[in-house]
Amino acid sequence: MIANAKHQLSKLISLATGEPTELCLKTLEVAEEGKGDIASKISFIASKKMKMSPVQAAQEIAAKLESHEWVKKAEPTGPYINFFLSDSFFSEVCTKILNEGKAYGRGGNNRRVIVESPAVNPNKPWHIGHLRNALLGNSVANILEFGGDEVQRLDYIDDLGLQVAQSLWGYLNSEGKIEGKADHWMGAEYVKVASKMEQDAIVKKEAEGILKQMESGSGDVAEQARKLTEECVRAQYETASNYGVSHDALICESDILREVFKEGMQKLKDNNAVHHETSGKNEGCWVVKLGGKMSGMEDPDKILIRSNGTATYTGKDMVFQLWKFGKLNGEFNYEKFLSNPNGKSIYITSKEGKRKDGFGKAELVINVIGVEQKYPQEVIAHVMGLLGFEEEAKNSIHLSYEHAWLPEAKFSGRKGTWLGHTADELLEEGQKRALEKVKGDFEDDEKKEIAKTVSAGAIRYAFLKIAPEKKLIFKWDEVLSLEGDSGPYLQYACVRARRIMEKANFEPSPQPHAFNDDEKRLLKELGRFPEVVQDASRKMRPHIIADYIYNLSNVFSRFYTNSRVLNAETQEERKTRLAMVVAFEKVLSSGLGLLGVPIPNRM
RNA sequence: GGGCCCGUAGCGCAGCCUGGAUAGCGCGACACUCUCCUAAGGUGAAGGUCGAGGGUUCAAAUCCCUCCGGGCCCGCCA
Repeated sequence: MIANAKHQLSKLISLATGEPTELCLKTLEVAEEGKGDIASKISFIASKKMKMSPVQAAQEIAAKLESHEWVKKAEPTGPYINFFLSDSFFSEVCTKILNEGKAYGRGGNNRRVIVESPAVNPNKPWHIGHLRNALLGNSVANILEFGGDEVQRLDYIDDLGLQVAQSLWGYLNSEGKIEGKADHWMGAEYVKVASKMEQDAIVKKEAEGILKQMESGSGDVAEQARKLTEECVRAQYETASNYGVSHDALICESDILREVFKEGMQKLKDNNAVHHETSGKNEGCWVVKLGGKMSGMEDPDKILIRSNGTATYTGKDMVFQLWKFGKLNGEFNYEKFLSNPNGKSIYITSKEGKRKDGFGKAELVINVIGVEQKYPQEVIAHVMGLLGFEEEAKNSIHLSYEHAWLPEAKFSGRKGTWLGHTADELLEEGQKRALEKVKGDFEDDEKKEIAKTVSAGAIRYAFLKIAPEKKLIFKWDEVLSLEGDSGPYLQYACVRARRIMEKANFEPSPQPHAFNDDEKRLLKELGRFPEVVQDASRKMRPHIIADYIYNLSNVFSRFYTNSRVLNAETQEERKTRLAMVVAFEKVLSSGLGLLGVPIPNRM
């Protein structure tokens, strides 16, 4: 809506100055507090042709502006022209949001998009670091979907890693008994075995032997590995579910190797994208030559197939990327695995499953992976280009993020520094803290449910409000903050709005009304939502949404404190303000939905 | 050797893409504020050489260059 206003204003300015409307549009921005509603800095540009100072120009231009039903007045202030919008404009913002409801702010993109996240090894619980990835991927998927895209949320399961073999070794050597939540048990086992392996060559050999049998794809060990893997993933997805993270399909590495790997590599060979080294230190390997594009490196070659014939991580990921873009004939079989919190099924690839349409064949592929993998991700995009897939190379997005750190050091899966910092424990601790703040006469169960919702909201917001390239140093008090710039603050604002709506016994509808400053601020902010969503979608940055809804709620809280709704003086005022509350609730719940912050009914 | 990211108030961040009005916010610390839609709220005051230096510009936190501090990458690991 603000975009519409800007558009109208740019036409007026263009008429007054003779400058093109596009240029005039660029000079417009939402004005600072107390300086009108929208400001233009056109005078800095127009003053040159007018041969006068920007301050003089502003006065000249303001005097020449035609009137418009949305403009109450246009006031030159120094070199700026400050536009004060009319009550009819504010009224229209409100009406529009009420009419469009949940659809308000939705975009018209229509791409087929894959978001891959978080690809946690299936032998340990999610810790705080994995959580950042999962939340980022989940939120970006939400945002793109809201922008109109058709989004597939995929997860990559590395079921053939040494890590799984190590956990399996532990399983086989401990009477095969899993105690507690499977992912936690396997993680602890993995840490033990990893340190044993360092000291004991026999253990190392045995674990490697297990891996070999897993890779063969058949036999008891392979079957046990698959079973154990699935059990772990189920446990991890319990965590995901508690955090409101949903997926559509899990793609297992073993299935990539079985179904599409050969074809993918053949394609690379046929197109001379990879070369077989017959001498030198990479003798026997298939490598990608990166000399031209990525110069300055000591060794500008990237190995995709080792001399022993096995694929490197980048090799597998390369082929997977081809599949994501629908460049391979090979397909996976799927079976139903779990259900998302929203009831939709989660599928997993498997040998015995059935074909299923709807996955892959994307035009935009977003891989949510830590910054440290920038280089291999660049290689993958580069190779897409070598195959002649220029568009796909451009649309191979590495959505990178800095890691979550402990104050002392980085997380290490192998060393087990994550112990005590799993996503499950974080949620629990948050729930405990929130529980202390829940007042009101709720049943105990209800209280716990509220506290859990508050905790999940606090954590999701705390992770998502920070730009992904910032290192996230984990501190309990900051992540679980319940006040100020926090998830619970937003939940609270939403709950308060809903309470007003519940208690109202009349219909919300904007009436002829002289909007006060608090009301204008609120409507102006509400009017920005579509632009904000577009920006966040284009940049794939959820913190833009976080910033916005925090600011929006700030403005609402002020309105809430100063302007009575249910017992406002006149009937017109009551109806108009209630309409604003409804509009706010719509936009805030949309915004919270994009971040995946759940909203309690009461708190 | 080459490349990427971060540096804004005591602490944690937004703003940088797309340059413009006295640089915003939260936490912490200070002072107010619940006979009235939930005080997980609101208000006020305090706190900043935007890492340093140069350049471009009428105008630089924002663009360019150099340097400093911190982190990461350039594996037949994942």
